[in-house]
Amino acid sequence: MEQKANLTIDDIARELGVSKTTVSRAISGKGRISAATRARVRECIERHNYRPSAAARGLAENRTFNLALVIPHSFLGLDLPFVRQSMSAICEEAFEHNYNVMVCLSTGSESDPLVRTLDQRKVDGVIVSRTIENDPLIDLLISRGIPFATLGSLPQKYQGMASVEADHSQAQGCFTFTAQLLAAYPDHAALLGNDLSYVVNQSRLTGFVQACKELGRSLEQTPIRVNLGTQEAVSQAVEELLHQGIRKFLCMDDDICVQTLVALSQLKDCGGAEAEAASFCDSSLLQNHVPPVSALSFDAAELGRTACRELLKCIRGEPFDPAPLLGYKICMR
Amino acid sequence: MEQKANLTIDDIARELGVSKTTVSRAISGKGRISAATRARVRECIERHNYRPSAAARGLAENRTFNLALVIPHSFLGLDLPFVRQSMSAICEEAFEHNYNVMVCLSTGSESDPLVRTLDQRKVDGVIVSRTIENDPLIDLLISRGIPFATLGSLPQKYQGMASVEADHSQAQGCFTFTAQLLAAYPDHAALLGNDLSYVVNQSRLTGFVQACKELGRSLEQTPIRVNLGTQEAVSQAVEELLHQGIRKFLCMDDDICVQTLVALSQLKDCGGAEAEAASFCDSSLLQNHVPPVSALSFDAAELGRTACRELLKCIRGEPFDPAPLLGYKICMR
DNA sequence: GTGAAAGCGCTAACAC
DNA sequence: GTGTTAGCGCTTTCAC
Repeated sequence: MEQKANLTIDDIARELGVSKTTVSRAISGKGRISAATRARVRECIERHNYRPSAAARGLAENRTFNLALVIPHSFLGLDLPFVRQSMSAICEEAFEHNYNVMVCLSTGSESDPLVRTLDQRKVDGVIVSRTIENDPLIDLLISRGIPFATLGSLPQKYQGMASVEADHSQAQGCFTFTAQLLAAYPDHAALLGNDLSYVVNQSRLTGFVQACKELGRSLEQTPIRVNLGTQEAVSQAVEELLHQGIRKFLCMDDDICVQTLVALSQLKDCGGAEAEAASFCDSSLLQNHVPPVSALSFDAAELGRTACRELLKCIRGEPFDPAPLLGYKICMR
Repeated sequence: MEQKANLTIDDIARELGVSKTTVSRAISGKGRISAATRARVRECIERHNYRPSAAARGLAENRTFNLALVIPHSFLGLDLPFVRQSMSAICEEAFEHNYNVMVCLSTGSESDPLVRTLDQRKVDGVIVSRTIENDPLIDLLISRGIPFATLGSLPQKYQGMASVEADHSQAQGCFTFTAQLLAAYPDHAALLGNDLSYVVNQSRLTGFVQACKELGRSLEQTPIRVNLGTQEAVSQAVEELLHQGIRKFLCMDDDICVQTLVALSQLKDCGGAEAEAASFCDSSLLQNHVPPVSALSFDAAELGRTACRELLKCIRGEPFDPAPLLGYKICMR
């Protein structure tokens, strides 16, 4: 297992009595080389466990074999299963293509980690882990012309400007799910949501509203409360809605749903006991809840993996799908 | 804002009519250079928003300005606030020192992401996010002589072999916390835990056992159940212990504690209703629980930040603390 | 099929 | 105080 600290391509070439060009060709498979020498070189490489320096290769090829994954700083305050699932899949997919993933916690400030990472040319592409209405990051990426993928669709005005926009059929899923739920609960339903500047929440709202229309529901019958940023806000909304007779709470995401469940348990006496919640975004926190919580399930890992895969194809100059669309699953519980 | 795609140090040098050495010196601050030219160069750099290529600099200096953060693949199945809090702080700290963080999900398999990342010389150092009894990764890092830091102490046999071993006063904290709890609940207490191959769990156990001794408690009076890997295992243990009259459950970590709470709520009739749980590791899931859950609180962010900071000092060759020890907080609820 | 040489963008002796 | 030169470890023309 003893090996010289840092073997170089020259060491291999010298040992074999060939030029480093030959070694390079044996490794990359590019250029003409006889099968025999290739085998000889490969054997030697394996024997010494030689691996080319990524920095040197990158410098010569003008690439880095790195991707940046942008995570909003605020995401890490919460537990978002979405983030770790997608991150995990992205790392795996990248690894399979000999890429590494650098995490950039975007602060939105002047000296954003991503900006410096881009300035220093440390990555070949960027994956943005969520999309919002007005995002300076997207402007930045576009203006620099660097390949990037988003998890979730971009806002209208940016549509088509990312290399890859991977998404689930959010609106469609929410539409179908809502329709099923409302059919079962003709009255007393409400929608609770958080920040509408998130594109995904807009899609969810769209799906919900369409389902209401489809069922001939006026929006007065089905209150919509959004921008519920805190437990307090959710609790207050839930309390008011309980008093209005609402007993079915559709929640835009798992976070809101958990908060709704907390509120309901605290408001048992005001009707919370017989109320139910459902979520437009499933999570492990919801799966074993008592009483059960129906939910729309999206595969965050698959989304991340797909976005990463297509982005890498794009970077390599291969044909790729610029807007892969993934499905959903309705989990009635 | 228009700028040539990829400005190089030569472009700057040419524009100023100086050599690129001079530009390099103005940037790095190393070597002799007049204040006047330095200013001139800096101004030009800012004007063009020129930033040196990290790959080129790295190749010349034999460094990468990257750190690897190793996260066990299994960690991402769960929600471990510890992981995202420490990761987040590590990214921030690294960023402040002009470093980027690459996430490596260690699989423990032959072709571990970290192995390849090391082989390709893509990082200057490694941070390992947890320590276990027998970890091939640690052997690997030691044998390669690459600087690395661990979050949590290493097992005895490795002690002192990492560049930096950052930890909280786990044993001490658990000792004090346990002593306080046992003093309040003279009987009917038990310890629930998971995998003892995690060094942190060993420390917790040590603290617990010492507290029992200190209070003249025999271990028969205070049952210890470990290796509780699943909700089922926890539920079963809780049920048995409830039947033995146990009403106070000390949990080694937040995960076990949440599972214990679930079990207690399912076993209301067997005594679960009047039982209580406490955790050797606080988390947001526990903070607002009804009934309240006392917990030991450790600052994961601080731990990550400290490990990263000291590791970077080590890499730069500056004096550093190889074994920073952080405190704890007892949250009686 | 193979090798020599130039070059990727930077740093660091060493001269002047 | 500044410039010249020779690398860092690779890839890639272009000869042979």
